[in-house]
Parts: sequence; C-alpha cells; structure tokens
Amino acid sequence: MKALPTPPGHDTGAVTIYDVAAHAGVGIATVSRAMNGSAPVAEATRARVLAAVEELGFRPSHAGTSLAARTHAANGIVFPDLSGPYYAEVLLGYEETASQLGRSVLVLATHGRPDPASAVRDLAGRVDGMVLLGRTVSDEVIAGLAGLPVVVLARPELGDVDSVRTDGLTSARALGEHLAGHGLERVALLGSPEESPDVAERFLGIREGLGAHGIEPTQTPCLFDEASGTRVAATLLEGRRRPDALVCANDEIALGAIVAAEEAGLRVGHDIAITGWDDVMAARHARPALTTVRQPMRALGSLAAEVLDERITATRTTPRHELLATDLVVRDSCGLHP
Amino acid sequence: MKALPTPPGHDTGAVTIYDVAAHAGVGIATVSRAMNGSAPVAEATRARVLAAVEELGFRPSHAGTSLAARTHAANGIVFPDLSGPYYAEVLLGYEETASQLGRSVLVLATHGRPDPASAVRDLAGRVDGMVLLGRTVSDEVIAGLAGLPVVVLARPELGDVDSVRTDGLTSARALGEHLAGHGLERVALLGSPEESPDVAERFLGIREGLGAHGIEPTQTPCLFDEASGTRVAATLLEGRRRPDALVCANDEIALGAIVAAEEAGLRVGHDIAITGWDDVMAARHARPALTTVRQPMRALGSLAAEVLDERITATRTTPRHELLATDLVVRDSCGLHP
DNA sequence: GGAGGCGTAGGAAGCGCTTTCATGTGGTGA
DNA sequence: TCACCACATGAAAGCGCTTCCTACGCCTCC
Repeated sequence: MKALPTPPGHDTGAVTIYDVAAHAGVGIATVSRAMNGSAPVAEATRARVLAAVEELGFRPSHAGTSLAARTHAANGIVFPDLSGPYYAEVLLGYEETASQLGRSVLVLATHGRPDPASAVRDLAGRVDGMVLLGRTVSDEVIAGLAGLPVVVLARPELGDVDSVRTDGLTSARALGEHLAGHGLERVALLGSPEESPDVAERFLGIREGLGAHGIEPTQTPCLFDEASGTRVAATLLEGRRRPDALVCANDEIALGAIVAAEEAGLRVGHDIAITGWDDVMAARHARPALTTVRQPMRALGSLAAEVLDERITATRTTPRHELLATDLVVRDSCGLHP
Repeated sequence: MKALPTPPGHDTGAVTIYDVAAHAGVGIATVSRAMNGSAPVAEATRARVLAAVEELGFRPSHAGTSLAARTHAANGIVFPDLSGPYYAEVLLGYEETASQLGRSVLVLATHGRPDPASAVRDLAGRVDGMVLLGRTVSDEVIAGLAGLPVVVLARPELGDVDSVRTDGLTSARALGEHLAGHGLERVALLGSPEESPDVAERFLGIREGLGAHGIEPTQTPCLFDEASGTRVAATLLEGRRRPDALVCANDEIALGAIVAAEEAGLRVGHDIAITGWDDVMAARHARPALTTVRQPMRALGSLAAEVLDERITATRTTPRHELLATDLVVRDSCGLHP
C-alpha cells in the first residue's frame, strides 16, 4: 500500500473524510461519492468505505458540506414568542414537514430581544429560507432579506412574499351571527387589533356578523394573556350598562374573563356570554366549556414548510398565498343551547 | 489604486467578504478584523469597511465562518414530541438563554420519525452541543456522540453526561400523603412508568406517601394523552371495587379521566379524587380545578442551556447534575378542602 | 543617523467537504 | 492485434471565512 494523501493540518480530534479515506485505502472523492451516491462507485469499494465510516464513527462536518454544496439544508422559523399552545403546534407541523424534506429547523423567538432585526438577519445567514410569524419584524427587514426565500405566517400579504394564513373572517362573521341569535345586545370586544392584523380581521368579521342584526359592539384594548383578560373584564363588568357578551381576541383572554365573571357572581353562559379564539386545550375543559374558533395550527406550520420548500428548490417562482379554513366551535360559554 | 485580489470563482449572486474588501479598498483579513474586532483596525479603515458592509448588504456566510472558526454557534435540542404545553415552555427557556449566550437553536422532534438515531447523529454534525429530552434515543446513541457536549433533560443520570431534572420524588410523596389524608383507600395509578423514568419516579414517591398510611395503590398502563385517559379511566370506573382516587401520570390523562368520571355520573372531588402532573393551563381552568404538580419548565430549559454552555466553552469539565424543585398544587379535584 | 519597536494591513494557508477534470484499467469491435 | 470506450477513481480546485505570519511605515531612543 502506498502512502496516501493526508490533510495538511489535521489537528482537531474529530474524524474527517481524510481519515475515512485513509482507512479505506481510497481517495476522499470516493468517500464522498460512496456516502452520497452522487456518482457510481464499485460495490466492493462502497462496502469498504461504509465499513470505515462505521468503524471510525465518521460524521461529516456540516460546515464543510454546507460550504462546498452551497446549501444549508436548514430552514428558520421566527416566532414573536413561544409561550402558549398555539405556537408549539405550528412549530410541530413545521418541523415535521421540514424534516421530511430533509431540512433541519432553526428557531428564533424575538420576544424580549434587544435587536430582533439583527437576530433575523443573522439567522438568514445560516438557512436556505425562513418563515416569519406575525408582526415579529418590520416589512423593511423582510425586504432586506432580498433573495432569501421567505414565507410569512399569520401576517397580511406583502407583495411577492409567500404567505399562509387562516381565514378568520368567515368564522368571525359566523360567531357574530351566532351571538346575535342568542339575543345578546351589549357586546364588548376584548383585545388590541392594532397589535395583530389577525385580530383586526376577527373583530371586523364579528362586527359584520353582529351588524347584520343591528348590533354595534364596543371595543376595549387588552393584552393577550389571562391576567389581562381578568383585569379588563372585571372593569367592564363593574361598570354601568354591563355587557352581556365578552368576545375575546383569544382563548387566554376569555379564560381570564371567565374568572372575572365568576368572581363578579355571574353565571357564564346564563348571565353573560364569553367567547375566545384558538381552541386551546383549556377551552374544552373549562366549565362552562368555551365557545371559540379552531385554527388548523399544525397544518399551518406544515403548509408553510411546504410553500417555503418550493421556493428554495425553485420548483415555483410565482407567489403563493394560502388561506386555511377555521371552524367555529360552539360550546356552552356563549349561552346554553337547548 | 492597484488591482486587488479577487476570489477565483466568484460566481454566486451573494456578496462575499471579497466584494466588501474590494469595495472598501482593503484586504479580506481587514474586513474580518473590522467586523469581529478580533484585532485592532485603524478607526478610518473600520469606518470604511463598515460602510461597505452596509452598502453591499453583506451577511457573512455562516458556513464559511463555521468552518474557519471551527464552531457552529448553535445548540441542538431533541424532543420526543413537541405537542403539549410542556415542551413549548422548555424550548422557550432554552432558546432564550441560548440566544443570550450567542447561540442559535436547532430543534428536532423524534416522534414518528423512521430513524431517530441517525437524525440525532446528523444534528450532532451541525451543533456545538445538544440537549436531549427524555427517552428519545438510546444510551448507545448518546455514547456514540462521544466528544460532543450533551445534557440530558428529564432522564436519569447517565455516567458523566450532564443532567437537569426535576425532583418528582418529594412532591410525589407529598401528593401520596395528601391523598391518604383525604381518607382515600382504593387508589389507582394511571400511566406507563416503563415509558418514562420521570413517571416511574412519580409513582414511586406516591407509593411511598400512600404506603406510610398503609395504602397500596393499583397500577394501570395508559398512554399519555387525553383520549387514553378517558378510555382507561372509564374501564376502571365500571369495574367492581371502583377506585376512589385516580392518580394520573400527567395532566392530560387526568383531564381525560375527569371526562370519564363525569360520564359515569360521578362528582369529581366528591365521589372520586383525580390528580394530574405538570400544571398545564387547562388544569386550573378545569372544574373542579385539577390538583397537580407544577414543574419549572422554563427554568429547566434555561438551566439546560447554561449547563451545556459551560461544557462547550470548557468552563467546566466535571459532570454537573441539577435537580429542580417542584410544587404540589392542591386544588379541588382531589377532594374538597373545608 | 541608524536600530529597534509599534501599530496597521496584506498574503496565504487552511477549515472539511463537493465536484470537475484527468487518468488508468479492462473490455470490445474491427 | 490495436484503437476506442466506458467505467471507476484520484488529484486538485474551490466554497467563504479566520488567523498566522510577514511587511511596511513611522516614530522613538540611544
């Protein structure tokens, strides 16, 4: 056996393709080909290489591969925040589909971060494409990602950027109609539509549904968490002309509102109707069970991964805008149904 | 101005360090130094470089950096599954701390994947260290990661591998004692301890707590989801010698069991006690509210990131095993408290 | 005035991989 | 028997970055 080429430096502890090549008595090119099947390799040689790989426990350095192949084989996903069941489901669907497409997933939560824009840009340097949820970063930042495939989730369409959203309008109208059907009149909307275009859409639909019956709801700003829901609802309930329906921007606010209503001695579903949005697990276990709107969160994530992949692989070059249907889930918190 | 060195190939559309160097009229080494502050650069030069960076929109290729600097600046985290509120919180804590330490986060969910072991090995090639949750992969796979810093979460200690766990034993004993104090006698444990060492620990503690009062619980296997909880509980409740307490391995099972109990016409908290574990959001909104054990999930993730970082930076070379306290949260589902 | 020192910057090597191009081998047809 | 070809393989050129080593001014000190 003649001397084989050895890497010049070769000082790290990690085993490289050179080690495998030496061990199998072949060149590094053959090792690469045998492992990736990128070109024909004699069966005997392949077996020898794979044996060496096994024996040495060779794991290709991703950086090397990525640099040479000019691809990261990774997708990013940027969340405003990760708390709550909503995002976890989206991530699950995303990761599942992305990994089926052979891509790793990098997550980034911008919440509470000093400079989200630079974090996003940094992420952009290590992925082949990314998904952005909601209003995490400004339109300018997205524009600055020029060239990088991007899909926005739960955010209004933005030029040629692909988008995946849920259709809140239809269910919101249905909810408004449903509430009007209960004979409710003093409806209060809880939430801050200016924080989220999705919420704005919901409120719009609800107004439409109620408006068809001549009802004009009031609107009170509220952060999207339970404690805020309790606080805001308590204030509303102690005022004169107490609302007979609290329509909340999400389930967390609604669950908080239920607490406030009970503390005020009201029977939810009888004296007052309360509704949420998202259908989190707690919604169906609350008593009375919460009337809400179910969003296909997992499908949302999965579809986003798919749409993104089409761009990355350049299978498609025209923008794609997807709208997923939502379901109104009527339970008892909006009034008893005989 | 004399001709500056140009990259040999230079065919991709992306702007590289060579472009910046040419634009600023300096060498690539200076660009690198100006951007990273790794060596002194004259103020005027630095300004010129940074202006060029800005103007060209230069984003360093992560692959190049990673290869040259022999670091990925990324951590992995491997989940068995991502559904449920539990994991989302862990991830949130992990991501937050990791990003403060300047590391990106790669997530991997092994659930439903054909070959988890190879997925983990693949992940290992693109991170500086990783966290493994629970029983996602076998001990052998972990051993095969030799050299890569690893922290296991919610998994029994394994040799020199760092670990972060919650102390389920103490709260489990307290729960057992508490139930005995309610005068309960026919206690059934629901869950599959062989699936998870954490659950095994919980059941052990509960047995100890009950045993101190001469009570010997029965044990029934059950998957860790709501539907299974309902199914298994329904079967137990219709048998003769109906249990007067269902102690569930997690909240999901318990919430499912509440449904079964109500369908059987039993009043939870009166006719039967039901307890969970994890204190998910639904636990406090269920009626009766669920007695359960709260785990510091966010802290768990955050601490794991910290422990991992110490290994990656070689700040510490001896194993570290952390145990986080849990809290018994007594509500109404285990019996009314006067 | 010359030697030495310091601050700044460029050249070039090298990180681990993929891929092109060239080479060598054995088999085929005339 | 010889030219030709397909196939398997190796050498080497990058991929974009960091960093070591060297070089160049310019100033200081004897």
